[in-house]
Amino acid sequence: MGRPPCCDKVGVKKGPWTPEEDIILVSYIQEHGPGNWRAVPTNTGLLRCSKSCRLRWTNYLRPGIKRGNFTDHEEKMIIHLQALLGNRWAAIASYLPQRTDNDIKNYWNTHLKKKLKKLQTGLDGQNRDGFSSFQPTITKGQWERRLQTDIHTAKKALCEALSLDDTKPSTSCLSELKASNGYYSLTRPSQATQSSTTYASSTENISRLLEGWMANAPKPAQTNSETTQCSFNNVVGTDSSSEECTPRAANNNEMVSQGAFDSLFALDSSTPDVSPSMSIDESTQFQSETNFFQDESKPTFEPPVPFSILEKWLFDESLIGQGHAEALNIQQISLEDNVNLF
DNA sequence: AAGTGGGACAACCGCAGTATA
DNA sequence: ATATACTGCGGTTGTCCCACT
Repeated sequence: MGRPPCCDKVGVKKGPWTPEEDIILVSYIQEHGPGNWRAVPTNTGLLRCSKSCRLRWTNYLRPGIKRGNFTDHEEKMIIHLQALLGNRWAAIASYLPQRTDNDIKNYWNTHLKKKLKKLQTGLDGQNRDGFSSFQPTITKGQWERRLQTDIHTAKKALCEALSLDDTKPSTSCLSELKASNGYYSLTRPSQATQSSTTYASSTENISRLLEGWMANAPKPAQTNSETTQCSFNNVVGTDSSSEECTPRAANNNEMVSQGAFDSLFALDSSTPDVSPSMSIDESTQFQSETNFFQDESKPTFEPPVPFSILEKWLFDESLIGQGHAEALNIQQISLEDNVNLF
C-alpha cells in the first residue's frame, strides 16, 4: 500500500518561496522551534506542504548555513569524502556543518564532477591523489566495494584533506569548522563578496520586510539596505562575514540591532569563540547548549560519530608505528566490520 | 539590442527508514 | 504485528541569470 502524500495536493503552493512566506515560517519556528512539520502549514496558514516547509528551513532559512562559493579546502573535503562515502550527501554534509547536503550535492553535480572528469581525462590513466580507482560517477554499491579495496588510499587522501594546510596541526580543519560554526568567515574576501551578492538577490526583499517587522527592535532600524542585508546574512549564517559587515555598519551607527535578530532566533550570532583548541566533545556540548535550531534540524556538527572515529583512526594510524594498541584496535575493528559486510 | 545556450541553484518527487497508535 | 504518519535522503527538474553570438 502506497504511502499517501504528505499533504493534500489541492491548494498547495509550489515553486519559489516568497520573502513573506519565509518570514511567516521563520517567526513560527522561532516561537515553536523546528519539528512537527505537519503542523506548520496548518498553524501558519502557509499554503505549502510540510515537506516544503522543512526543506525551506533546513536548506535555506536555518541559521548557521554558509552560502556561496566553496573554499578550496571545502572542495577537497568534498572530493575526498565523496570518494570515501559515495553520494551520501547528508553524511558528507555532516563534515561540513555550515553547508547543506543540497548545496554540496549541487556543487558536486555542477562543479566537481566536471572538474574531476576533466582532470581524469587530462591525466588519463595516471593516478591522482592516490585514487587509483576513483571514478566520477559510481553506481550504488560500487562505492562500498571500492571502500573496501581503497580503504587505505582513501584514508590517506582524507587525511591529507583534513590537514591541507601544512602550517597547521592536523586538526586544523576541525578547528575551522568549529570556528565557522560560530559564524567566522572561512572564505576569502573575494568569495565572500561574490557570494553575498548572489544571496542578496534573494534576501533583500526579506530584509526589507524585516525592517518593518523589526520595528520594535531595541535600536533604530537602519536605512541602508546593504547593512540590512549583512545583518540578515549574519543571522542566517550566509557567507557575508561579520568581520566584513559589522565594523563598517557600526561606524555608521546604522547597523540593525544584532540583539533583535538574536532574539529572533534565540541564537547569538556573535557566539562566544569556540576555541580552536576545543575538543570535539566540548564543541558538541557547546553547540547543543547554544543552538537548539541546529541540533533540531540538521546534524550540523554533531560529532559525527564516524567523524571522531575516523579522525581518531587517521591520527592514530600515524602512531601505529609507535606501537599504539588502540589505533590497531580501531583498524582491526574496521577491517573486521568490512569483512562482515560481505 | 535581442536571442540563445549553458550554468547555477532552489525546490520538488519519490523511496526508505523510523516512530507511533 | 500491522497500518499509518512522519522525517530523512538522494535524484531530478524547473527556473533564473549571465555570458556569448
